[in-house]
Amino acid sequence: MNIKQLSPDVSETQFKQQIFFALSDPGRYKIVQMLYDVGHEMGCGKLNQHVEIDKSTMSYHLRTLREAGITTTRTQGREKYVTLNVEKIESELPGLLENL
Amino acid sequence: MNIKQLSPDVSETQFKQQIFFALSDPGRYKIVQMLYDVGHEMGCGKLNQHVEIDKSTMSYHLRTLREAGITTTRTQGREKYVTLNVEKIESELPGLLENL
DNA sequence: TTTATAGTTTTATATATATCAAACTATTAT
DNA sequence: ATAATAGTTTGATATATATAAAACTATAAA
Repeated sequence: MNIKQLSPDVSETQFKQQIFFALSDPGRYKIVQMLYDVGHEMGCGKLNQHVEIDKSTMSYHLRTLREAGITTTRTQGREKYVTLNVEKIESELPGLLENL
Repeated sequence: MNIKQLSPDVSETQFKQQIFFALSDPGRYKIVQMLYDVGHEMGCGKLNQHVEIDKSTMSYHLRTLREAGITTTRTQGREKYVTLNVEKIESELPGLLENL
C-alpha cells in the first residue's frame, strides 16, 4: 500500500500547485510546451525567437520556472541553456506534459 | 492522423490554462480534490465544512470554477449543489484529476 | 582594450487576485 | 408576517503578477 496515495506530502502538493501556476500563464505555457516538444535543452535566445516576448519578461518567466524547480539552467559562455525537468514533473503529474 | 494532436484549438489551450489557474490556488485545489474524491455533487455547505474558508471567499472561488466551466451548479430550494465536470476535464487533460 | 552580445536586475506601472465584512436576495421554517 | 438560513454581491484592501524600459553584469569578439 502506498502511503503517498492516501496522504500526499504538503510539498508535493505545493510543487503541483507551482506547476499549475506556471502553466496558467500563456507565455510560460508556450515556453514549457516548446521545451517539451524539442525534447532537449534550449538556448534562451532560441526560445525567445519562438516565444515572442520582451527579453526581460522572458527572463522573468524563466526565473519563475527555475525557482519553482520546473526547469534547470546551465551557463556556457555568455549564453544560457534551459532544460525542462521532465522526470520530476512526470513523477508528480504523469501524462501532463504530453497533453499540453 | 489527429489534427488536434498537431495544433490544438486556441480555446482548448485556454480551457487548459483556466484549469491550471484554478488548481494553482490552495483553496480551489482542495475544492476540486474534494469534489473529485467524493465522486458526486456536493452541497456548498458541506464543501465549506471540509474546506475551511470564509463563506464569501468560498462563493468567490466557486464562481471562478463555474465561470471557467470546471464545475456546474444546481439550485434546490435555498441550497446549491456543485458538480465537478470530470468528463470535460478528462477529455482535455486525461489523468490529471486522479493525480491531485 | 574597446565594443558587441546575452541575459539579469531594477524600477515603475497597470492590472489581477484573494480575502473578508457588510449588505443583499431568495427560500424555508416558525 | 417574521425570523432564520444558504448563498451571492458589493466594497474595501492588501498583495501578487505581468510587462517593459533602462541600467547593469559578464563574456566573447574586434
